[in-house]
Amino acid sequence: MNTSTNTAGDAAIAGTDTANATPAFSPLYQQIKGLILQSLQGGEWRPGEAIPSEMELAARYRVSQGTVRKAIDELAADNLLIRRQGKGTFVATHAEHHVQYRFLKLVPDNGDSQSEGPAQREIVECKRLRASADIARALGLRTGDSVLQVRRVLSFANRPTILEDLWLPGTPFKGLTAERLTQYHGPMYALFETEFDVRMVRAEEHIRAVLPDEAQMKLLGVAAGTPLLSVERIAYTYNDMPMELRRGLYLTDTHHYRNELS
Amino acid sequence: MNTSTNTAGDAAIAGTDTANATPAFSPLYQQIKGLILQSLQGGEWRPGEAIPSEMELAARYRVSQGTVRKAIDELAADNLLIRRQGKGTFVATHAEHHVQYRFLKLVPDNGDSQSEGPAQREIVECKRLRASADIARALGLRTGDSVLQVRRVLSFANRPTILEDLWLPGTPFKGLTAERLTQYHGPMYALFETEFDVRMVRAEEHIRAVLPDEAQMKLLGVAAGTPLLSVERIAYTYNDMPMELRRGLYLTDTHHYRNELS
DNA sequence: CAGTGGTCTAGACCACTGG
DNA sequence: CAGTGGTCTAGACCACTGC
Repeated sequence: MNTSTNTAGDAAIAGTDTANATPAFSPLYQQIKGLILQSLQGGEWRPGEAIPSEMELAARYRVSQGTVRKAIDELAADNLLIRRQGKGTFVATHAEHHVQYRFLKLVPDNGDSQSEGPAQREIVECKRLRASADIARALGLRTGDSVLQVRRVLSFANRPTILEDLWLPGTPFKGLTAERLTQYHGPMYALFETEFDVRMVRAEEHIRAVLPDEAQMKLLGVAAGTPLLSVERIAYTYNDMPMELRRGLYLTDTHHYRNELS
Repeated sequence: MNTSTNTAGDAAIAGTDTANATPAFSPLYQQIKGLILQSLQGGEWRPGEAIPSEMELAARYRVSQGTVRKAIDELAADNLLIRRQGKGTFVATHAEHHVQYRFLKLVPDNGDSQSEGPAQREIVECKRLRASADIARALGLRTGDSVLQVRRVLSFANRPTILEDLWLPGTPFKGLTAERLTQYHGPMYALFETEFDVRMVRAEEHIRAVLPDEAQMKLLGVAAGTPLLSVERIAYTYNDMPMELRRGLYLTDTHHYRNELS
């Protein structure tokens, strides 16, 4: 294989040959990573499926196995792919994940999230409306664009614990209804994958302590003055494209938000 | 180099040769990683210093450069080492880190943590006492063991924002005083490194929404009924040994706790 | 048993840093 | 310029999975 500076054979993106101040050098494996990412976005391999073996990909991209490996390593580190020794490399999915909710960091105080069983879910509302300025900004839309708003309550052991409002861009989620949300069993992000081809890849949360208003008090069944965790999440698909804004209120008397630092 | 199952030459730990049900296979690079970790714990290389080059380590452990590389890669991913191309690999430190507080996730609402400048710090209290049952359990001590308790307030733009109580095991932190804490400029964990040979490597936080009591209201200058973020942190040194319990109250009207999910 | 990912090696060369 | 980490290759072998 040609190893001259900044090329990757036929398949990869050639670098700049001219003497730039910043040659924008990008290693081969990064270019391969980009190509694999494109295939993931394009839907060539679907969530849960196996991607071609390292040897096959090496042949396809005219690159050594080691270079493909390093590309896949990074994608696996980003939770976009999952490696399983002896079986293959698979496209990550929010379904069939042994942890029910990959992005939910609220856990019961006695660390045993198994014993409390799955959450009970109730869709309170699901309507289509025009995006306000802040919703639009968060989702990368224009004010007035069509968005879907969903309000739901999650209960653990029959105790309402989470009240969530979420906003989705109208176009990619055309056809999403309260019925569909109610019928579906499993993580909401799994439904997004199978029904709308939207894969949530990463998210960012902003957390505050707040007091509930009247409506929120009623839905969560708490008294005025009960402090709640306000969790605002923006979830992204590939290419850092925002695809969901979520505003959650968490009751933290029997649960807590758990975070690891390193 | 001998590549027979589960050996790593002279330096590494030999595996089990007998036909066990679980042969406890551990790859060479993992064993090398363990050896490097031992040297880090033992203080052979101090925080901020460079460790030997990959070639030197390869020679020392009788292993190829690639194997050392993979070991260092994982340690760097765990934030224990920092690679700098052309210069060397360095022991991570809480000092000289361009981000002032590596473990503090509270940021101003206008993302610009530069403009507000460094935090003002005030040590309210620093005393030695006997560990209560819950403090002892969190720190892996016995009830009644000597612990150091520190209470301090952090202010941003002259506004009290964080009230923290922290408990440290008495023995490793012998000689820590309020004066020392007040004089020192820089992250507290950096002082722990240089003065007490304690390196905080990772931490776990449990977050809740709470209301302040009388004393807390006074120290933070907030009214009764103001919701606050309660952040309980346990920080660990090497070997998952707990070395600090910290209970913080964060004011979240101008700041928020920021978290990335993936 | 074949096929997959995982480990390990040896060697070449590249990009970056500092004297 | 020498020394460091970073990339890439080709090939061998190991551990795990499923038929």
